Amino acid sequence: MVFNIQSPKQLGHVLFEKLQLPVQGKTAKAGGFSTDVKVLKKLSAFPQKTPGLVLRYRTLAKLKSTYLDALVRMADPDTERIHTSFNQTVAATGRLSSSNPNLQNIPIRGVEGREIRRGFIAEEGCVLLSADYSQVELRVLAHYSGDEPFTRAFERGEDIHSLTAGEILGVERGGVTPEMRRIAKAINFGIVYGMGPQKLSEEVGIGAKEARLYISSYYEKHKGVEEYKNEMIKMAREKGYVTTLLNRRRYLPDILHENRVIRAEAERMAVNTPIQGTAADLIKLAMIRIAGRLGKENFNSRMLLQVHDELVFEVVNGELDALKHMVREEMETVYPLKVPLKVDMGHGKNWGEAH
DNA sequence: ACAATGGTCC
DNA sequence: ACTCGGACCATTGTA
Repeated sequence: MVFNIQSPKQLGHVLFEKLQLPVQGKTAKAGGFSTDVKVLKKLSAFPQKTPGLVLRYRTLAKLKSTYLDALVRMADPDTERIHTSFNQTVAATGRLSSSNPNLQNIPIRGVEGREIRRGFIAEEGCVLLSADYSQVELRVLAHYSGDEPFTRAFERGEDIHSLTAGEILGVERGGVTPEMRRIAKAINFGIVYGMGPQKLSEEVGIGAKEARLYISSYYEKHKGVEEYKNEMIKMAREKGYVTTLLNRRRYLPDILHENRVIRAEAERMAVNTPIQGTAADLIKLAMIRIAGRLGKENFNSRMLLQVHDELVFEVVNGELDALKHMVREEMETVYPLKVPLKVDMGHGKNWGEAH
């Protein structure tokens, strides 16, 4: 059977009409057969080899076309370096975005993905330093909500996902398995943005009833989180916008829309934007201060990239200790919250090693 | 040139 | 119909 493996339309025909595999879903706009990674993973359980092979092909083709080919093509012939654009007025939450090329979505997962990241190498006589905020969005949530268990955990430097696992699964700390932690992590990230039991059960592979129990248990333990959500939705309804900690606004014209799907979407934005946007405010302010000190203190090292909660520096040999100290200081004390901000750092000859 | 689909990141 | 948010980009297929 000859077909274009890169055409979802042709692939759908092959999988679901020729091979008679069970249809897992339809595409949103045109109503064709869905063939995305989730579908193909399910189909991999059947004897037919095609789904697994297509998955593998997709992974490698993505890396080649979007990263290998494109990045090499975009290298400046003079400097032999890749220069991105950082856009300040694109993302509605106040985040930066990066384009031509986007250096904020360089692969890191998977063996081959990591290889791509290892292709970003420091100049001779330099190393790359990566400094990233640990759990910054959950810390911002703890700040806004005043949630007691989260606040206490961050003050004590505890693992927040393990804490959540212990709470909702009712086990002692120490009895939390990696699987339990994985579920708790999905809940921590999903719930605060309005994820429901349906999605949660899919996400972590548990029953819908179980998911419902976890969610109610979560809110039982974290009343502050529920209050925070209600407050943000109320603010959006009354003022027409929500704000971040440093007073960035996002207007939400659909917050009173008659269509509940559209209205619910606006409500999730009302909950998420102050968190994501505040995290963006914090790292931007830290960048300004770091840039100032790089100049004033005569560093030869340079700030290269921002990836939402991470800053990447090219560090001249001999400056590493001083730069790490300065960067940590500015990032962690940028704008004190009710909970501490924590920065993790790593360095190496390439960006993969720096993580 | 544009819509649809899919995939990469935080 | 049934819920996480925010981006950018490659490819196919149609206009």
